[in-house]
Amino acid sequence: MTGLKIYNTLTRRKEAFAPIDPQNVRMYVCGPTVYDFAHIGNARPAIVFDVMYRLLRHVYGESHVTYVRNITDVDDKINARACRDFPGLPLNEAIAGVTLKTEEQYHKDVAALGCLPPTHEPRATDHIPGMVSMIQKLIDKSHAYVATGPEGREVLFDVIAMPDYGGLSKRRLDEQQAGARVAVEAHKKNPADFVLWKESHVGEPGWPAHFHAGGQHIDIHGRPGWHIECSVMSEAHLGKIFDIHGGGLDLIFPHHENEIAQSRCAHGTEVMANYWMHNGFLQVEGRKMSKSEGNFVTIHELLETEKFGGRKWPGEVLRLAMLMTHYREPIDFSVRRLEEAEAVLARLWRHAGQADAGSAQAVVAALADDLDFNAALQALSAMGGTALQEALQVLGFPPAAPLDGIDVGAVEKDIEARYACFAAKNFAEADRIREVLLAQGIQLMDYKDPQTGERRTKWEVKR
RNA sequence: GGCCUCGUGGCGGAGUGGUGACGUAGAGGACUGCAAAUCCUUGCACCCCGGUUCGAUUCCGGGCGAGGCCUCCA
Repeated sequence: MTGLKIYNTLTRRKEAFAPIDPQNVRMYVCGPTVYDFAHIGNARPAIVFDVMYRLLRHVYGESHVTYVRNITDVDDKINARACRDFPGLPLNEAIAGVTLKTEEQYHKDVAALGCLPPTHEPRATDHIPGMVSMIQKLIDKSHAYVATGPEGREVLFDVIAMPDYGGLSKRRLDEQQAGARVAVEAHKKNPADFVLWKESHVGEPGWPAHFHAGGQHIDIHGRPGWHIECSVMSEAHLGKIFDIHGGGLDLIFPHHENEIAQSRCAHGTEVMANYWMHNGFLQVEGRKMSKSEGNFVTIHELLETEKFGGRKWPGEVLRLAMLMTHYREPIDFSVRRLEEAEAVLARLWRHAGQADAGSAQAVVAALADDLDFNAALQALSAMGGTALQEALQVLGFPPAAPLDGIDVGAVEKDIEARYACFAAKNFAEADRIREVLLAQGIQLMDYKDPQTGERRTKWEVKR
């Protein structure tokens, strides 16, 4: 009865959303690999699925939605970073040094973007035993096998044993092999077989794992493959089948495809999640974002440095800039876009301080149509007062311009001083005061009181 | 090479078989001591070539262009 519709990557169609349990709507989103500062591309899924989370909470009730976003803290890039940044430390401490610091920064970044913390934020390294036991289950069901590759022993997922492997990405195994980029690895039964667990050597993090396969007991001190963690952590918090699984479009293959393969084969289920949502990619000033292009921008840099467009940008502006384009469409991230977002946000906040108009329900209805943010924005512009404030909060924006760092008393004193200037017709001084405040981000607006005809001044924050 | 998206004004972004919302930016005006805000007015677009049609931006075909995946990736 909610009318919520979601574009489902599984079916490539927009579908009516029906939760498995309306008392507990469950969503899993692939979170960051914590080896470096998150870039603005990473900000998009965080924001998009935050809006989804807020919408679900609005529709089903705050206590009836479970949102899980993982932290990937085991990864070869993390190792490399740990060895580089903490060469003297034991590996595990060095890794912790990288992951904890990066994780903390990530939390700060997304909080500044107005994203609520997820219900659960599991770390891969806290779920190693679950991974080992899921892998064992896959071995038991003949969906996985042990083999020895160039870098040691591995447990591999056997894609041929899963007849409908490739359903999410609409990719067929035979087509994929024609791609020629799949490395020839003799120990794999099929080139598309992927690693579930791999042996670790000196200088690599590892955990003891015991498997039994083909009547033999096998100990492999090793680490998990990339995909298994999400299968395990989603099950731990959301169960074998849940409602929504989200992430960036680039994760469709191989990551999500392989998650599905693992989870479904381990649990013997028909689906892993009922709805798969994927956000589009981000370009910067018309180019693919990359370090070599020199247009690689982290969230932190955008918020705290003057690297992009010669100034800092508030988190809310970034949030709106991301949401101005539908979540499935590509975005060209630019200074111009940020400027527009800032102008729109300033207008909305201004209207939020004025007379009531419209209803927040219009915004909810727009979002319910596969997060049609443009329609939501349209609805917002017809609103004012408390209705607008409420709608802004549903979208994760502050209901009014934040006053942090502003001395309201001092501003009011300056306004009083200007009244004295007006009385004395000293406009030069009045303008000077106005300009000083403007330089601090305070925009004064003079008007005449409609009753008395007296000159009055209001002000707003303008960055 | 295979698979998959997308191409509307400076920018963002709707929509439709019969000349195309809205927002933002620009221009002009009203208001203002001047600004800002607000209001009014206004210029500017449907990638190209065929086809179907009385008529296509919208349907079909081809081309061009951009992007993603096939390898780590939001």
